[in-house]
Amino acid sequence: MAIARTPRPRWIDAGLQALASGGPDAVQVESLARSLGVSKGGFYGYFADRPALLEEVLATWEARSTEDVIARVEQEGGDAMARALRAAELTFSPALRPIDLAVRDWARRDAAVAERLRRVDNARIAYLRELLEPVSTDADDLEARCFLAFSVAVADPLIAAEHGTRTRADVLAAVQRRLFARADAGP
Amino acid sequence: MAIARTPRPRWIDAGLQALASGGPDAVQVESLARSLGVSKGGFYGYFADRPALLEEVLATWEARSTEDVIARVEQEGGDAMARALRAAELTFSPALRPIDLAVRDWARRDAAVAERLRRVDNARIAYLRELLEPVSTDADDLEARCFLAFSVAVADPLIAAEHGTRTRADVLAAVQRRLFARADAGP
DNA sequence: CAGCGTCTGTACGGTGCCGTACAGATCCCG
DNA sequence: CGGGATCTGTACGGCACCGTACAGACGCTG
Repeated sequence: MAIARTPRPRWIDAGLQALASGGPDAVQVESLARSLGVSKGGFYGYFADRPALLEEVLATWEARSTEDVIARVEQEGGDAMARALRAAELTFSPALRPIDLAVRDWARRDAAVAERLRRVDNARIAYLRELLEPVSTDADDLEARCFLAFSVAVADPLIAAEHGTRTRADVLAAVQRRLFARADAGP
Repeated sequence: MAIARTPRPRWIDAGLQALASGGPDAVQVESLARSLGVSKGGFYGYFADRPALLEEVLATWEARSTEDVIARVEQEGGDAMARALRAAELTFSPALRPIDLAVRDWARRDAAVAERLRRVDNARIAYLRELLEPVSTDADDLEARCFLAFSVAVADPLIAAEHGTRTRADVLAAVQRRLFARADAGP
């Protein structure tokens, strides 16, 4: 049996790459084949059709965004706060962030994608609660902080505004101080 | 001269609609013609080609999101806070929000779109500063509150997570209390 | 080394969209 | 009411992509 030059996972990785940079419409069989330096000959041996690839791509993203992140975090150990911080770091890594944004936009028009995103976001926010629980006064405060922190994480790369003399990093640092401040230390 | 059954603005409105619900890739000449109950015969009398329409669509969105909003707000009058609140209300109206999200995703892959978004976001944040200035302690605090508020406004419809027994509206209300609280009133 | 299964390149028909061309319908204006 | 400008429908060629078919190349395996 001939060794596959372009095995199944390569198509999925190429699909993730295309999804990240151009959205689901950019996940095209012939386009992926070109980017892999291959013709689309072998593709239909692995996948029934283009929707089947998209499904796999999405499932792979879900796994990497949740199980893989959690596995790595749990393996590295540390207390609850250290683990949650590490999870955030992995979740919004340069590799995963563009896919996250593409999926988020995709979910606006596809109910199945929205359902997956719901699961992933719920898992992430659950981790975030662990992180912010110790500095919050009550459950309302905790929930507000979680939503604020998650909103900033999601929206930061989508917001194009400038901040006068400050850099975005300055503003993010100020935001972080606000959100992680103990409740009795003022806003 | 025959009256145009489908004049220029109708194509642009249809383009905005398509952009809102399917992103720039969904702004297709023949698809818009179908949705207008018309063939694409007349389209190329108004626009050189598809990119020209996209440019017009984008410019129209920019105008509606800034000049139109500002004009209406200034006309209605009120103090700075009332005007800024009204501006936010108009900006994130059900009609404009989906376009905003589509443009935001589009800007990730098109520099010209990103430049327009930058201008629009800067104008919006400027208004937001007027609103939040009175409750902020210093410039850093103001900038952090602005970015937090704007992040929530942008990310809210993109986040799929649930909040246990609370509704999203509950969480948003708690967030609003936090962000609009006077600095000396605690977090 | 021969045979087999597997992967790959090439070619094809079908479809949907772009942009052009042009004839006819429509409506204003004199 | 007729002329003429304008808009619209239809048809066409071109292109890119999907999915299928199949022949040949490849490399294990015996």
